[in-house]
Amino acid sequence: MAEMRKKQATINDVAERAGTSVSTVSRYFNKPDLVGRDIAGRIEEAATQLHYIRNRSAAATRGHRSGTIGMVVPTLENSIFAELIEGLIAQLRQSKQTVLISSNLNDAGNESDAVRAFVEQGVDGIILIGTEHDNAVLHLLESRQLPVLCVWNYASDFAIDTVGIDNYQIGYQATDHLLALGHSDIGCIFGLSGTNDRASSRRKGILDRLAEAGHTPPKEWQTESSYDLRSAKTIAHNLLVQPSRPSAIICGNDIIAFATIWAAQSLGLHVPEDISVMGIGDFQGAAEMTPPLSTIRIPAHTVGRLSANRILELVSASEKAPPRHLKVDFEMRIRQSTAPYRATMA
Amino acid sequence: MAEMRKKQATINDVAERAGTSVSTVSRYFNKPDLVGRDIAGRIEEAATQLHYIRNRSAAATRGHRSGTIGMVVPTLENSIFAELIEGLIAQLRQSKQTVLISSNLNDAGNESDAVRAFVEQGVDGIILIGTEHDNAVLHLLESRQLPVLCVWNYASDFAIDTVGIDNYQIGYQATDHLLALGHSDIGCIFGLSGTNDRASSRRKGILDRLAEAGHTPPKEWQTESSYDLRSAKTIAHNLLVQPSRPSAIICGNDIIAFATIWAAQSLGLHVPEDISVMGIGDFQGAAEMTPPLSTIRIPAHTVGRLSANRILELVSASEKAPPRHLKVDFEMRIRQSTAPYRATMA
DNA sequence: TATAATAATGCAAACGTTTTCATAAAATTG
DNA sequence: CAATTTTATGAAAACGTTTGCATTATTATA
Repeated sequence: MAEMRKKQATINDVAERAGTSVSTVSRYFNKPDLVGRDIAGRIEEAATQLHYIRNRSAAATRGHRSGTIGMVVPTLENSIFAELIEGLIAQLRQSKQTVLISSNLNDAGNESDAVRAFVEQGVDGIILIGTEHDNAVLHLLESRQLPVLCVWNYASDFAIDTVGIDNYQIGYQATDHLLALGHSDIGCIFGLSGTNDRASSRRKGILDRLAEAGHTPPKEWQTESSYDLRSAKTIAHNLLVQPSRPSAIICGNDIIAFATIWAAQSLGLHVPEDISVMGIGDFQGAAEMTPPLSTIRIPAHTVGRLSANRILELVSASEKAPPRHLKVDFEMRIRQSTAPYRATMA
Repeated sequence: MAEMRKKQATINDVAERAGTSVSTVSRYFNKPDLVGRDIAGRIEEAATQLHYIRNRSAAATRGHRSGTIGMVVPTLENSIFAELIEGLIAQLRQSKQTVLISSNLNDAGNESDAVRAFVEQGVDGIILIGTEHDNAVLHLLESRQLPVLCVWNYASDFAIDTVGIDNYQIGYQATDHLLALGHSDIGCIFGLSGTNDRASSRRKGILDRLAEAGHTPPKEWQTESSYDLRSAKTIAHNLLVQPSRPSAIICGNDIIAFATIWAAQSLGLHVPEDISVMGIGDFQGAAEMTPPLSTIRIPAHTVGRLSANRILELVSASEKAPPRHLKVDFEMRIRQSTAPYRATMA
């Protein structure tokens, strides 16, 4: 199939049929206002008649933009990032940019290869999730002077541009909510903090707020889980069957919160009557489940849109400017998985 | 930033430093076994010293493959396709192929633009979801003789290669399960069949099996819903509050099944004691929720892997062959959201 | 050992664009 | 109306590769 591909119309053919030169045709597509109205019309017509489609690869050869932005995510499976990506795609499409996506497949070691592949493809810019990245990646990007953007985490002191949310504040405020409800026996299921910076910021926010209120949860109430439902449910289960259990649990994200609620239910516990559960993220289903989950809404779609705008700025900037950091706001979504503390709980 | 980008090492630089010609260097990267061991070593060394990275765009100019596969999905948000994509990426990565992803953003009209953008980028092949596509899309692909693969649906009589599951059979067997449990008052919440072929195949499978058993659900028990939790929950709610309600509900996919279970629970109904719910898909959370969902597992990751292999075959095929269709098997996952019919139910 | 086949390498053309520079035409200014 | 500026166009070089062909060195065959 590949070999016998029919010869397609090139810019030359268009120029010939329109009775003009290739330069003018090229200009027509890139900076239409530079070409006269009559010729423009003829080019337009010739192009449609010949079903001409530009060859962006050829353009990229000449040092010109390729019109692509590469994005690497840790995983697509949890749909944590799907909303973000949709926002990004939607916005970039308006600027005629194509998005290349790659997934680490949950192994950070893959990131380097993915980025390298993108560079080979000649992407104009790269978007990464979070602020923890391999040195190889950072070095490659630096040496190529390729525009990079780290999204999802707001990190005011980071050397690379960021747009995202303040995970510390999120952890802090989520805890705040439980405290305000009168809970003091609060258990935690954090995200795996070794590998991922948003998890550790949230953890810190949670622990700090707890400490301010004079609480230090016992070790056995401080647990960690990866972001997959199965293992999270196991970990929640183990936390819940301990001799003395907390009256509220705060979870590193909604996946863990879902798992916790289900673990509680499968033990015959009622949420929120017997135990309160607080999530973070407001993922799909949080509002609909039984009971509807109290959580913090991270506006992933907005993060995606803003990221698109920012990377575009970076790509067309002529000078390397000091990094800027965009903080996007979050909102509490208090629903029915949390309730005031009652003495009968534990 | 873009403008001041330092000049990067090219194949010329590598050749010079390795004391050989560009042709040999090029060959070394494309068909390593064609170049002698000594020179290969020198090239290898020169390349790493210079931090050389191939420029695939330049390669593509010369009619050579670009090393990219484009994929357009209806939406990323439901995570229905995330698993599929991960499988695809994982497999294609092994063949050094990069995946370009675009989303229709739930508007089929966007597909044409997305595909066109991919063609401009010079993708080697294109993967589409399902078998219903705009004429403009099909025509464009045909005229370019670009390898195309339609995944997710197995469709033995389709003009384009497919790899996917038999949605009719899935609907049929899901219904079978409910029938075997003794249910006869079966309600349905199909996916929106107007826009999407898998929904209508499933619907047909369900209705056919029901008819074989001599059942025709009344009109008010046959409903349709889009695949988002919110509206699905509303529709399920409306179905459940009718004066006489079914003893079992079969859902067009797991999203709808989740919504149905939650709608039932919020009405104080117990699943499966008061009503059985059957899903299709085995999405994230199906096994963990309360109660664990009886559903049919669609091995999306496998579909992704197989699709990767198939599109690669198509890309490197020298002749256009008649389409082949790959059926991938599914498995029943009977859990606890379905139970035998008891007279006390309705 | 002569000959044929094979393996390894280099030269140079080609790929489809963009872009610099020069030129011609048109519009503006004095 | 001459001089100048602006606008529209074209010619040709350049981008970093791959690849067909030719050439040379090596190995296998008779």
